Amino acid sequence: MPTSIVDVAKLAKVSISTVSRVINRSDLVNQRTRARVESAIKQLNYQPNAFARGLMLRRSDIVGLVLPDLHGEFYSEIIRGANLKARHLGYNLVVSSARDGDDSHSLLRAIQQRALLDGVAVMVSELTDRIAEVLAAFPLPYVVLDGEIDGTPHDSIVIDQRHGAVALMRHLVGPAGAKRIIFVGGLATNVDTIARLEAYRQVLAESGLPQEASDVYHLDYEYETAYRLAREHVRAWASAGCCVFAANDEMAAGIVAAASEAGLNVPRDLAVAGFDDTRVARMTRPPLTTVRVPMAKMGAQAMELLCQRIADPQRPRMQISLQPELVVRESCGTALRRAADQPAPA
Amino acid sequence: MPTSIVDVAKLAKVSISTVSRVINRSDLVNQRTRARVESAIKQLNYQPNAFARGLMLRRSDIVGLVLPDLHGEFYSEIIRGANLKARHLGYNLVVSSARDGDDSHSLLRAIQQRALLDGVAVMVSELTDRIAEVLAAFPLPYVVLDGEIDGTPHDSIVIDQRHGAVALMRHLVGPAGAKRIIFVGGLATNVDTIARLEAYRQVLAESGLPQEASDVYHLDYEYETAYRLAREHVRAWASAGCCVFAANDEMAAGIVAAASEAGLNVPRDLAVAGFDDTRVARMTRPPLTTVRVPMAKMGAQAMELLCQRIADPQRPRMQISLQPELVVRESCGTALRRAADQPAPA
DNA sequence: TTGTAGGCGTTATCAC
DNA sequence: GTGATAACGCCTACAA
Repeated sequence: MPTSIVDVAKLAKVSISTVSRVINRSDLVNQRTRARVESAIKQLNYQPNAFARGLMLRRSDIVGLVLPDLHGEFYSEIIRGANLKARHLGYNLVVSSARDGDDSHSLLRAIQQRALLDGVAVMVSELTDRIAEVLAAFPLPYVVLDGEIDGTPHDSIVIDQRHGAVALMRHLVGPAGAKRIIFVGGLATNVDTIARLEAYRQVLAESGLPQEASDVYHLDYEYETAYRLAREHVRAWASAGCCVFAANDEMAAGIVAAASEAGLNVPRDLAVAGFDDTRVARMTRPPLTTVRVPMAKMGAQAMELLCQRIADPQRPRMQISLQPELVVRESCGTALRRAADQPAPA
Repeated sequence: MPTSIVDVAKLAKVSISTVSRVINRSDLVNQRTRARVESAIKQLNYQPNAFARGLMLRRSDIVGLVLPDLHGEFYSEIIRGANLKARHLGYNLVVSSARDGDDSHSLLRAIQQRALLDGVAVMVSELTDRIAEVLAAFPLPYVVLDGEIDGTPHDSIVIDQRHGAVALMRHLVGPAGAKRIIFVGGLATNVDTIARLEAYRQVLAESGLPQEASDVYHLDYEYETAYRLAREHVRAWASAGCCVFAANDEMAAGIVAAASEAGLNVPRDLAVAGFDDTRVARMTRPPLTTVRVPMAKMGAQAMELLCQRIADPQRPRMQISLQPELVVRESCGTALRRAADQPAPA
């Protein structure tokens, strides 16, 4: 039996309404009574019961961010951006992972906390019927990150994956001079991977480059997995004059490592491009040519949209599209270009 | 006005208590009425109001994890471990960062969500009076990660930093043959850095190695910062026969990169050790000799302890100490040892 | 097996 | 300025 407002009222010899007024900064409280109440609060270490408060106010000032996983630089940045923005808007952010042992009900379960929240931003990276279903019946304001759900209108904030991936691919077939490109993606059901793969195919087609089904791999976005894959193929890729487009920086880093260990020079023997421009991109030797995805901004914008909707549930649906940006470093043949720019050594 | 239990009761033509019974799986409900109620629930897409529910039940089945920051591999692993364990124990986990623009009240503020939670695990990495104060008056079950707070007894789970750091330092002065060691730590107020620095000094003393105040740097645990620092000092360090003990892997990676770029060979010209054994440790060339900190386990154990305490607030205080483990890779002279093991080439 | 009624701790609307 | 008192939505004796 923790202390309640009644205890404070008794101790301060006032009614609970007065205590409530003091707490909620309602100015119309006499200086002296206010002082009495405040001292009683301190003395009892009283904290208003948030359940009761939420029951009356119908809000908790807490918003949620549900991500497929909390692991890795990519999500960390989103969280950071969202957290900052949420605080600025007067909300506290809690984050939760949708992942679970079995993942069929995972999103469902993760979201079951919703009821204590004023709203949720959900990042959808695997499109399943279940998610559409859950969201369609979702009783709370929500925005969707990085994915479009059919069936119900909702605010959303997406990255223009296609655009970024096309820019990267054109860089590979153009300046970097690739003649055959290996695509190393995440799961085939992952929305980002799908978009990047489409761009890959589009540019291959428009450049008249070969499209072999066997040049496309679906991994899990992890460094280790890509490293292991690359260890087996890297020599063959190099001697076939390939170039690798990895769907995130971690996998690209794994591939670069495998190549180096096989005695290959990146980019001379094998060019490797990443995606996202997370910190790893600057940690490989050579640093990665990649596509910068504005992760923190995505998180921040999501909060912006969410809080707007909480404030005004009737506000028309909004969609924000963020533009990624090609970042040319050295893993795809800047060296080649530089050589071309300079007079050859005598 | 979202749908409440009354709406369901009306639609199903029963009383609210029956609805409540159905929801709470109280067996004593007739098959047919139960079916009626369930269909009404579905039809209305009814979700019990969590505030009202929490008010009665005095619990939310949600526990919190408050970390200094959510950024980086280290915290990600803790979260992952905690999340999994919490779910197994029937709780949902929400995580929150204590960081803020100004950080004086940040922990306070972050924790203000507490009231909706059944308990909190707090990671304390900067010891300030304020934290001790807040925690002393904390009205909820809590456990402390990786730090000991005076004043109030509490469950805690700590890493035996000292032990791990001593093991690493002995490796450096022993097999790796260091004669002078540079320490690159996090903030001087960070508890981990403090412990690691103590170990550094202890081993230096017991080995009769020089202790120069100028050999100790306090950075911020970030790759970039360490990289920049190293770029300026790395040649001097190398020619002085130094070896670097970085207080985390990210900084070690930054130093390795700076060394490589300066044309130095790691470990031959400069040995560099990290700490934590995060994924970066295997992503540098050469891979880092480091100390494995059981991060996921720390998160999991924290949840274990927390949930035990929630279940039994009277249970005696418990402290768990996790042992880190030296991981010898190649950044500190395995190569040297290997050379010594083999006959010199004719 | 089901319904009635009281209470959980707040805030809000009234009177005084 | 302050104090009763009615909600808020739910759970749970106790009664029927």
